[in-house]
Amino acid sequence: MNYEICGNNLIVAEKTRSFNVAQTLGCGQVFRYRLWQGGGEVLSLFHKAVFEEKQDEIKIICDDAKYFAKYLDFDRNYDIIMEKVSDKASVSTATAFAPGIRILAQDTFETVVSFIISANNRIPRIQSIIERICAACGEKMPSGDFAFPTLSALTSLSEQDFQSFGAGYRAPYLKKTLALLCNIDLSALRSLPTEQAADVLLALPGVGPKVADCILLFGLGKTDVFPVDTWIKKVYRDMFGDATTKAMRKNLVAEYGELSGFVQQYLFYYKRETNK
DNA sequence: AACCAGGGAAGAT
DNA sequence: ATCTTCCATGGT
Repeated sequence: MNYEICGNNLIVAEKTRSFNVAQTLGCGQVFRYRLWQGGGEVLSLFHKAVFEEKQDEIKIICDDAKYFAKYLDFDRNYDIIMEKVSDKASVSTATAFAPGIRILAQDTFETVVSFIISANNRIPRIQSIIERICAACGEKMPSGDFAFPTLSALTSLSEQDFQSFGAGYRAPYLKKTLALLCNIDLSALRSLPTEQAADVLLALPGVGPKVADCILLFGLGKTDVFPVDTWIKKVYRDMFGDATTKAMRKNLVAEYGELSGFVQQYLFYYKRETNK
């Protein structure tokens, strides 16, 4: 898509159907964002971007323009992806409904912690738990927001701390996983095949198949995964009839291959928004 | 295999 | 208005 990096603090993006701020931030992949009429803002690790939607362009005011161009996946052609996956009516309906979704290149560590919290949970509650964690031990950014805490800052928290932030029975999972992460190089997972990276993630307490798929997709850029949650189950039943969660995941990845992650986001957002 | 854990929203009665 | 279900993982 057409965009221009103007110095370190500004990206000017052409208004086009394949990038929409509300759809990209609201499709369930990211928790630290806010939306408002004509724009929004997103925090990623220790970076921040503010989106302003103008007549025929979107201004992205941020602390690292190159980082956010990559974060927003601006160099990938989503029009081609939508064309390739829209063979079925259910998918073309979903891409037509929200063609402006892009998959954000999020920080791996942040997605591990965030998606453990997301397990069996609702989005507003996930957001408030993460917010309290950031306020407790995240560094204060120049913008006044709290950065996502570092691993060493988070290991200083106790299980009771996570409890008091509302993590519930996920508190011990967080505590144990953070201890394990001190001896794991998450960035090394990028160069591993998807299945091998998944095995490392599945060894972490609180990480099951669904959470692992989310980390692989949103935090490691692996697009050949299809996170199956309650919404995707509904869609799957409409499309193919009932099956076990495991079978759904396998069949969907077999169908969409490297484009699975994109299809998942289009279908998830469509089903959720139209069921409100 | 079936059920519970913490919590709050959404659905059912 | 109150009762039940749901959510994804791990432990019993």
